Order: sequence, then C-alpha cells, then structure tokens
Amino acid sequence: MSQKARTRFAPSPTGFLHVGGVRTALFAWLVARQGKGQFILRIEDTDKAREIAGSEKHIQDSLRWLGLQWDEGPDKSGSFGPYRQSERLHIYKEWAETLVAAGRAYADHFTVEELNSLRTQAVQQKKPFLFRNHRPNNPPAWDGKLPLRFKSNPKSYQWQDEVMGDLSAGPESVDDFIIIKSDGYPTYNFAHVIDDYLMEVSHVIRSQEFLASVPKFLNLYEALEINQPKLATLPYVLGAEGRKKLSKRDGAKDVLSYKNQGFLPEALVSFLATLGWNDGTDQEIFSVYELVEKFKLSKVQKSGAQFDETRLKWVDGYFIRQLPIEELEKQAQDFWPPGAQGVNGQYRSSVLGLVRQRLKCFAELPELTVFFFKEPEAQKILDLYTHPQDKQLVKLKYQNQDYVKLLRAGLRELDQSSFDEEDLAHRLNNLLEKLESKPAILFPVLRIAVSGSQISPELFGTLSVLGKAEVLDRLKSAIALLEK
RNA sequence: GGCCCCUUCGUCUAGCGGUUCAGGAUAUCUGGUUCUCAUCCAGAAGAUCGCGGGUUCGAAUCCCGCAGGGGUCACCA
Repeated sequence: MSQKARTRFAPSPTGFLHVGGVRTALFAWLVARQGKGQFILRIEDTDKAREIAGSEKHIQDSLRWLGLQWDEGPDKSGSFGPYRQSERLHIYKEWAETLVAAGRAYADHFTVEELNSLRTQAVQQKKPFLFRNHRPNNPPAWDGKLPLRFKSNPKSYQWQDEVMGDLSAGPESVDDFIIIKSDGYPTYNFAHVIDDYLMEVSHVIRSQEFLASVPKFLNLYEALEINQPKLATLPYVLGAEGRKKLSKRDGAKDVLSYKNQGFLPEALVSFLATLGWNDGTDQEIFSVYELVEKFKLSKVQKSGAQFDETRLKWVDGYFIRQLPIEELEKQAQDFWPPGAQGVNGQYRSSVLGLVRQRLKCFAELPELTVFFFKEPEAQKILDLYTHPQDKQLVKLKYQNQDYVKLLRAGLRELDQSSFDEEDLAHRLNNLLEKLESKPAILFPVLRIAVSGSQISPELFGTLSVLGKAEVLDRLKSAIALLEK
C-alpha cells in the first residue's frame, strides 16, 4: 500500500479502552503508517449521559503506552480540527440544515413512548421496525428542539469491504434514522460520516457491530453527495469463555491493566496484530516495524478470534527473552519485590539475567526473585528439609544430620571459592566426587538453604550473584537451624 | 422475527481446485540438556476442514440448501 492513507480511531469516552477496542486502533494505525499517511484520534463525545470523566485521558494513555501515536487529535493541532465532536456541533448543524433544505431530513414529532410502542408492535408482529413506515406527511418545522431524522431513499446496495469482501443488503436495511438528537448533539450515525469526510479519512476501519448500519451510511453519503471512504470491517475479539464479543461487561480487561501486570507493549501489539491477522507465512511474532511493513487489511480474518491470555504470555515471554538486558531492566523497574529498591543496579541486572527466561510478565518478578533481596524464612527452610517435594530427596529420607553433613561440606568448599561461576562449578563438581554424591542431591540441598525454595534459577549462577558473604551466611543459618 | 456476517486441531492460524487422508504456533504429555522450575532441542497426541447435496477426473477450497454461532433492527457508539 503505497497510497497515502488517513485513518482514524474514534472512541467515545465512556470508559477504559479494552483490548478489543485497541486492536481496532492498532490496525488503523498500521494502515496509516505503512501508507506514510496520518493517524487521527477523534473523540466521539456526543452522548453526555454515558460519558465518564477521565476516560479520554485513559484512552490516550493506553494508545501512548502501546506506541500508537496519533498525528492529529484533541491534544495536537491539525488542519482538520477540532477533534472532539462536542466542539464541532456547529458543523453538524450546518450539514443538517443542508439536508433539511434539500428535503432530506425532517423533524421527528414522536415522543419516546410513542416510538417504543410502535417498536413493541413491530416485535409482536415479528417484523423489523422501520421508522420510514411511519414517516409523517407534514412534519413540523425543525426548531432544534425536536430530533432530526434523515429521510432515506431505500434501495439495495452492493459494496466492497476491505476485510469482508463483497457485501450486499436489501432496501429493508435502509431506514430513516436520527441525525441530530433533541439535545442538539448529533448521533454517531451522522457525525462520523461528516467528520470522516471533512477530515479526509481514506479508510474507515471499525469493528463489526456497525456492519448492519453500512447501507444506512451509504444512503447518507449519497444524500450528502460526498464520496464514500474505503470501508474495513473488523471481526470481533471474543472473550475467552464464550463466543461473544469481548466487552467490558464480560470482563474484558483494560489495556492499562496489562501494563500494570508488566506486559511489554511490543508483545501486546504483536499478539493483538496476530489475533485475526497473519501474513500467510509461519511467522508467529512480529516487531512493530515488521507489522507496518507486512500488515494488509485483505489478510485480516473474517471470523472472530478468542482472546487467549496463555498465548499472550507466551508472546510476552518471548519478547522478554529477546530484549537486551539494559532495555529489560528499564521495563522491569516498577516490578521488583520490596527490598530491591536500595540495591545497586548491577546486582539487579544480574538477577534479571538469571530469571529472565522463566518470566512471562513482570508481575512474576517478585515471586521469582525475593530471596535475592531478603533472607528466606527459617520456617520455610525447615519445612523444605523435613518435607521435601523433590522426588530424589523424598526417596532418600534424609535426617537433619545428613543435611548438615552436606551443608558443612559445602560451606567448607565454598569458603575457598572466588565465587565466579566457573570456580563455583569447578569446586562443587569436585565436592560431588569427594562426597560421592550426585547433583540431584547436593544441589537441591544447597538450593534450599540459599533460596528457601526448591524452585529457583540454576545453582552456580544463583550463588555467584548472591555473593560469597551472603551465601556463607545463609549456609551457616541453615546448619544452625537443623542442629537445633 | 426480518436483515446481515461468520464456521479448519482446546486456542491463534496456513490453505485460495490436484505436490495436503490438512501445515505452523500455543496449550497438554514424553524424552534429552550435570539439580528443581524455565529456556532450548527432539517426539507424541490433537481437525472425518459445521452438516447435506451438487459441479468436477479431482473440493477445506466453487455452487445450492440446512444447521449452529454472532451482530443489528436506540434521541449508544
């Protein structure tokens, strides 16, 4: 796609941005970037009742975290602003008036109750409700107090969707819909059409719930005599449980909650991009750069895709393993266990090096690394010796004095060590021979004393990072504990 | 109910009439890597391509029906 594309993401500030919504933003952003075009953030705040304070900022924070920077938006100047629909009311009014003048819009005198009863009737007759069947002959003049309805010109449509392909719908899909509400605000159906046109949006990329309304939009484009942008309809991101679209009600998570759990933004981006899209090869993980290069709307899946957090974790783990250690350190900054704060950076960096390959996200960092910053609890150590989980140790049925013997030998040997990994490996291997022990026995015994856990990073590295003084101390405490 | 969209391993997907009794990834299980967990490597299991018809020498791939799922029919977006 070499043509300049202008795309937009147009959320309404009615709450946080969830992963389904942000995927739409991502796809739109990719199309803009690869066309060397612009990505527009437009806030569709035309429903005052549903608006939630702070959500615009929250949406912006989410997009920024993922690196989906916009070129034009409410906080940026641009030649097509303002970018908040509530600040464009005069524009919609003007366009509405042209429609009125052309006889293509009329004031709707029905009360909400009347409309509801008409609808109920239609439902009872098992017929779809079409307002145009109740179109008044002599509508009152539009004074701005009554809602204004578009006077449609029902017909069949066939159109091209960049994702869905050839689509069609009959005239029953076209109806008179409200374009300006009685509070003076435009409806989505009207405002987005005007804005996309005025902002010269080339691709309207949105999710599936609007598909049924497209014939209405098409009809409006004709009445307004404006060119229709390219349309791309994205399938839903589905919740993990059912086959339903991911929604806040069904526990869809806030994008920023993934930030708080310590997922890498580039991992979420890669994961989201491949949720419903792939490049036709076996590649499973993509950098942002590759996505910009390879993404194609035509390769987007037509069916919905379940959001599977297990897969997200795999992707995130992959990125964690790939990232240079300095970069990783920056990202991990806020996730260290208590006690790690005062510690010097070099030490933390070494710890990170030891645990990085088992990290799926930084939320797991504290559990994996506590013992590097705090002596393990005595009780825990004792429990692990007396009730080992490890198969080998269980079989041996060691008594305390057996452990003490090994620990003492370890202590003696390590006391001589320089504590660089090579020397540690060399000495402990010698010790194995001397004691006629096995790695599967000696190592876990040392591991427990040092880490208070049976599961921890590889032993030589752990000892080396922990340092001689600390290791010897911990061995001595363990011995004292067992001898009590 | 009308209209519209969708339907390949549990999950994400490849596949666009023949080299596919369906490939990759993940998840699961097994084995290997001087010890646990993880990584990495090797392997196993897992989809009669929603169902039924057709077209064709040949169909996951084209056509038609059906079924299932989803969406929509708001002064919400």
